[in-house]
Amino acid sequence: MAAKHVKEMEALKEHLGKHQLKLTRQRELILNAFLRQEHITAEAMYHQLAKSDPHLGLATIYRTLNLFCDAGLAQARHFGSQTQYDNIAHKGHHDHLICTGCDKIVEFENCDIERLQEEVATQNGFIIKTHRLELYGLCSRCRH
Amino acid sequence: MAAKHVKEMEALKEHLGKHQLKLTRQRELILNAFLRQEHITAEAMYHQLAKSDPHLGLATIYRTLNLFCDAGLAQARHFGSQTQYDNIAHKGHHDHLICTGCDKIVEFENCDIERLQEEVATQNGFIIKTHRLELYGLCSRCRH
DNA sequence: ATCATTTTGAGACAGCTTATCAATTTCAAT
DNA sequence: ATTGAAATTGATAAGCTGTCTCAAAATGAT
Ligand SMILES: [Mn+2]
Ligand SMILES: [Mn+2]
Ligand SMILES: [Zn+2]
Ligand SMILES: [Zn+2]
Repeated sequence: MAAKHVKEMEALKEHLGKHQLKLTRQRELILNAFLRQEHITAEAMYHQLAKSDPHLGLATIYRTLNLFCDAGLAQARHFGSQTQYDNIAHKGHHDHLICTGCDKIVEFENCDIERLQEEVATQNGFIIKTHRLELYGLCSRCRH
Repeated sequence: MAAKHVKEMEALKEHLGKHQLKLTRQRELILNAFLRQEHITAEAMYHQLAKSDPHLGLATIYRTLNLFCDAGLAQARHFGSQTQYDNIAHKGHHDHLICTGCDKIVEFENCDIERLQEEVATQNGFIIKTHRLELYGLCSRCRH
């Protein structure tokens, strides 16, 4: 089988090189598992990986997912009580619609909103670095 | 001096009446302190009120601020690690610009953004109940 | 004034995440 | 290939924020 996630692996290696960090078996393993998801919590990944690697520690998962955030591959989001690590490696920025009935998460992107956000910021003398937009409601199925 | 926050006090009393809850010295005290703020954490209010009421418990502050949320006077927001209780008693809905340099928070409201949010939701079959929009960046002073 | 019901305060507890640290692994320099 | 300084790991302790517990106190309808 062909190598997976080559581009993201390269991005990670570049970040590691720039910061005197090392490439470990665990980091490779977690990267491959992470890139298969859209959003995932550290706990969920811990249980998922425990099947093949029972001794992979939860702290390592947290550390590594936070590393991915630093490397620009992931982004931490706080939808509920647990942090969701969002795979932005090949998707770039986006926002979310969240169903409070079934926890379904839909990703979206809207240039008009983003433009208006810039406008609001400028009017107030701010320069935006990041933003968070989450729409909570009911999806079509949960509305009966 | 004249009575303060009469209207909000009435709103609280109405909520209490509807839910078989009682009006206590603590609830009055916390309401008056809360309405003087724009946003505040439970801890901050705890320390602030400790000066005049050293035996007011932190749990009571949390309980009471959550009660205010139920009564529609406050709204819980999660800007950082601690929950900020937002005074919406006479302001209604709004979103926030947050300076990552000095933690300044500017409130704003933008109908165009709200309308586009509805549009996005409709396109995806959702009906929005609430939303959260936070713009993080640097204010004019922090930008040098 | 009585008294069932609600509230309070103090601290225990819980959920999630990070810190600690000895043992192990990586990797650049021999 | 071997060495060894530096980084990483895994297990678990600790931290932080917020809620729960429960006996004592306060409230308010009667
Ligand atoms: Mn996403
Ligand atoms: Mn506000
Ligand atoms: Zn749903
Ligand atoms: Zn600032």
